[in-house]
Amino acid sequence: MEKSEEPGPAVEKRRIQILEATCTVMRKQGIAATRVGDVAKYLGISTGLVHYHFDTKDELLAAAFRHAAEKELEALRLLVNTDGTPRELLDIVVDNFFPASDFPSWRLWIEGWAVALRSESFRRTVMELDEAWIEVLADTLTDGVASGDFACVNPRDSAWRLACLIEGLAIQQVAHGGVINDVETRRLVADAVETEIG
Amino acid sequence: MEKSEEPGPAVEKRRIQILEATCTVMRKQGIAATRVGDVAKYLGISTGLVHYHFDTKDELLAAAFRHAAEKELEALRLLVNTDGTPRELLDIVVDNFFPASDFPSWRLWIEGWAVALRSESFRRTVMELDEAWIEVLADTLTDGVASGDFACVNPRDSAWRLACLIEGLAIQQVAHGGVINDVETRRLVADAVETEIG
DNA sequence: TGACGAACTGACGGGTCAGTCAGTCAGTCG
DNA sequence: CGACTGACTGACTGACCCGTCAGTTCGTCA
Repeated sequence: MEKSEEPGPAVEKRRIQILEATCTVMRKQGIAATRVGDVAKYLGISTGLVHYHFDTKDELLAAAFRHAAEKELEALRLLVNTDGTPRELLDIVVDNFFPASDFPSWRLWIEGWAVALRSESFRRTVMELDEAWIEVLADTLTDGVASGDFACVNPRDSAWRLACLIEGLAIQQVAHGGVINDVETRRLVADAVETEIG
Repeated sequence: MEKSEEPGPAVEKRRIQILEATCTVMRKQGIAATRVGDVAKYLGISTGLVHYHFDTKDELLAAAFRHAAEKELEALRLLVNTDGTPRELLDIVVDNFFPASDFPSWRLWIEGWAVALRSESFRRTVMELDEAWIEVLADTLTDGVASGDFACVNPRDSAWRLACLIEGLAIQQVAHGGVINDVETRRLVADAVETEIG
């Protein structure tokens, strides 16, 4: 066995299997209520095995959250990486940002922000991934401005405003349980988009 | 003792004392990490006494959160309930909505939204109080439109958009720990305000 | 074939914490 | 004064759950 530090593919496979199981459990029960035992039971393995791959529960949860977030981001990038007018691409990004869509897993994110208040590793993950999201939106706007389709004064500012607006609306809709309905949310966002791109 | 069900003033005083202690502990440690024992120790009383006034921990936390939120809302209403041009009042509302300000206790709210995903009593509180906030903002805008100072197409929509924008920015700033700084946040909000009333 | 180590099990220790309960104490009413 | 009650104590219990560890299985390599 000449190679040493690199884990074999089997180990990596198991790691990812545990991460995805953790995501599933987190989505169902919430981050705070996720037990190591739940993850083990879900996979039909022992808790010892989970700890064989992840030293602590905190490490497991943080890694699982990051795993989920990175997969979502990758999926969004793939979606945007197609031909289409700037307007079409913008609609894709905004649509996938949306509470109604399963894609960004808003419930998980809302909990993630809360955990990030106390956990350094969650804070880093949430920060990096959230910024990456906004970056995608900003790039889309910038491209549209370059091609003359959009007339943002400052595409970066517009991206931040739109992203934050959507985040706020997501909270109103997801956490509050539909005080404001889907149609209304879409109208509010659509109006804001029109205003931003002029 | 002719009156029966009404609790005496002493009891009510103790209840409120426990609620405020709980708020203090929640602010310091976070909602999830708040123990009944911590609240008791903070006041120098027994855990039994806390349970004498509140059946379960969940009930205690929910009541404390509501207590804090209602106090904040009352304070905002008091602030707005002064003379001033619509523009001055709007600035007051927006300022007090702000991450930088201690006033809305953003950290507590961010955790509150997360807890609301799983707890019915938190959900109700968060929903009612959040809507009340937005109502204040909406009223301010409506007054400004009536007096001709503002030119919102739809003051209610504007209020929702501004409130959600600020909430989203608050998350970026508070949970992420200052990726986006205070000055930039204020500029983004200020621009949005101008657009909405302008 | 036998040694070795990586992957894995499952029982268990140890710590935490919500909620209980028997009992104390001070004040009040008859 | 003596019975009664409501506020309060603090020790306790029962449940939960993380992380450990001794031991098992199995594939691989000498």
